[in-house]
Amino acid sequence: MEITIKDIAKLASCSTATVSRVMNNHPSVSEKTRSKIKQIIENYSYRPSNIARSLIRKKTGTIGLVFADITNPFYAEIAKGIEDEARKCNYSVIFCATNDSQEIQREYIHLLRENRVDGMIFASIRLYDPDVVKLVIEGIPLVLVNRRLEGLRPDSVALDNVKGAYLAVKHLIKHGHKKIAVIRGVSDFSTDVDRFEGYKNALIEHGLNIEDAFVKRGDFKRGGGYSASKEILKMRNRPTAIFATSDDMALGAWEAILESRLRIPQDIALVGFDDINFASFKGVELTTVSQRKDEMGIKAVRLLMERIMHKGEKVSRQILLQPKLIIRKSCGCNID
Amino acid sequence: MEITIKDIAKLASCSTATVSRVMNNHPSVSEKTRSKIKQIIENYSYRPSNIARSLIRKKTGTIGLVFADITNPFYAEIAKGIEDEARKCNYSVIFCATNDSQEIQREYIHLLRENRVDGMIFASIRLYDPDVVKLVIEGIPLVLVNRRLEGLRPDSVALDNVKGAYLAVKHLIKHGHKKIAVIRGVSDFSTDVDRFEGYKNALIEHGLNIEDAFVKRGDFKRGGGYSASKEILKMRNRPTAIFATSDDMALGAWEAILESRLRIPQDIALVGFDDINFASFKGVELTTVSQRKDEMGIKAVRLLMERIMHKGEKVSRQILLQPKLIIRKSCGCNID
DNA sequence: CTGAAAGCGCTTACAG
DNA sequence: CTGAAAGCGCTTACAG
Repeated sequence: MEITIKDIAKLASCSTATVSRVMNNHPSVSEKTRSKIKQIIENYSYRPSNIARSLIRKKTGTIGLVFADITNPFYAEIAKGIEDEARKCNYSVIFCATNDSQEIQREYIHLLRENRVDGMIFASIRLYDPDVVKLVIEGIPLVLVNRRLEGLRPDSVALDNVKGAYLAVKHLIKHGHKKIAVIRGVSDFSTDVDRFEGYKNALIEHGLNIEDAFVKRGDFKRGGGYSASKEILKMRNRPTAIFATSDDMALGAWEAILESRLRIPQDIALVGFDDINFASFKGVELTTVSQRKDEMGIKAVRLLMERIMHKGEKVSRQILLQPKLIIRKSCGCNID
Repeated sequence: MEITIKDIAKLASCSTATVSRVMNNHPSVSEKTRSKIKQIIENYSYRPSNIARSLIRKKTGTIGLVFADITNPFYAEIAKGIEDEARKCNYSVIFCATNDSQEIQREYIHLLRENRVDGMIFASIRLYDPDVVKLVIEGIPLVLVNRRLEGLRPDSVALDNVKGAYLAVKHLIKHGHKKIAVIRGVSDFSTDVDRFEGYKNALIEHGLNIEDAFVKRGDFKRGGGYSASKEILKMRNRPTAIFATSDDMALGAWEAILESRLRIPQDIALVGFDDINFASFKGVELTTVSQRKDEMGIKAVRLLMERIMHKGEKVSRQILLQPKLIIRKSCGCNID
């Protein structure tokens, strides 16, 4: 049987109120009583129940992290930042991987609400996400990481995706590429919309047309990048460069290109997005748009803590991080 | 203000006991009352507090997962299996990344205990881990994944690491290699001990000596594999093959070898361990020992569920999974 | 089939 | 400085 506050009180021949005061560092306890109780707590390695505490304090010290897939290195790095910062704030985090399924996400939102988490972080919502919209309207403390919600602007931290894509494509153009294919992601993710926007902006600015044939649909994952590239490589009027809107898709493209016995970057230049850990691997050295993923996680937790403290407040905060182009070998232009 | 069972009871003009019975599908409630209450619950989207429930049921429906690092693809895949299976069992999982720090692990164990989790899964303990030993002795439901504890045998699921390493090294020997270097991991992880054991077994079985100079210490991570390989490549009597006891180290070795302008596998053969997702990447195609990481996670959760149900039981269960050698290009012997 | 009451393990005004 | 008492939101014998 787990030891309770009553047991400690009995052992110290005092009331549970006094034990409670000692645990919470309440000033009005005599030094003598305090040290005696502390000793007993120590001896029995008594740990107060956070369950009982939560019930009365109406705060659980737990947050929920809702995201797509932990084995996706991009999310893993965000999750690491979140977990680390949460620990420093003495918060526990419940991990909820949705695999991009609305159904599972809904299940998890219910579970988090039943567990009375103090707040939630969403790293992979869709542009139109009625379940999250409902939470925002209800005033549940939450922050969005990485992706946006259409129409609503709750607390959030994200990269300037439009700008990131713009930088990547502009770089290719500056180095002589005129036929640049783009591999898009999943259509109702804001990151897809924004990165495609950046691609278009760069082309337009340099007087290039947006060729429908050069715009392929992927899924942000390796497989999608692979299939889209297969199509691209088959084209008679083949592009000289591919901009994959995620590193995972760029790696899929990489495989497709190698299979076609073409060389990167001599025959075809390749640029990704995200700067996942593996992008810098020798033998790959993918040029890509960098995101400080752990930083996004850390900032998200801080925003959430603020929000939990000032629950009612109307003004929300959006943090927009600046992208940086990381030039490696896959684009064939090491000097900018 | 959150809506409570009292509110529902008032709205339905019945007692909280009856509402509780409806929520828990207790049979002795009249159909009329039941449907009326269900309707009200639905209308107000009332969700009972798991906090209050936990307090009285003495079960939180939460487990803790203690492991080293979420951005390590090996752990990420285990975590995925765990998270997925836990969800199916209606369990929440609290993620605790220790970065292999005993200090942080201790912090997290405290946090999990205060949160009264029903059980814990440890994926990255040391051979001698007093904190975990304490938990085992106290009878806290827990299961070990991936690594062992010296002396104690709680519920666990792991790969037969000795055999895995043995298979890898034997394969190299059979294809003519006599000078095989090994890059070991962190010394007080059971996986290091076991994999080194398998390495020795294979050499001995084939009448080869264990050369101290061929045994290098790494850290299971990319960096350790890189540095160890740098040393290996400098040797006058250079080995013809390297067995890295983790894929991450094998990738570090890969980088070191490329930097030395040597070819894999022509100049030096390379074998890893773990079969992380990236090992199959075209252009890498690392020969390695496969582990069903998600399966380990799933089995761990099932074991833990069993253990939570039969908390007192003395007999423990150890699941030992069978390794499989995945032959790709880096070992230079595609045909076995 | 239903409700009054006790209780899970804490915290916190309130009174002394 | 300390304790008795109420209460957080549920569940569950017990009685009817």
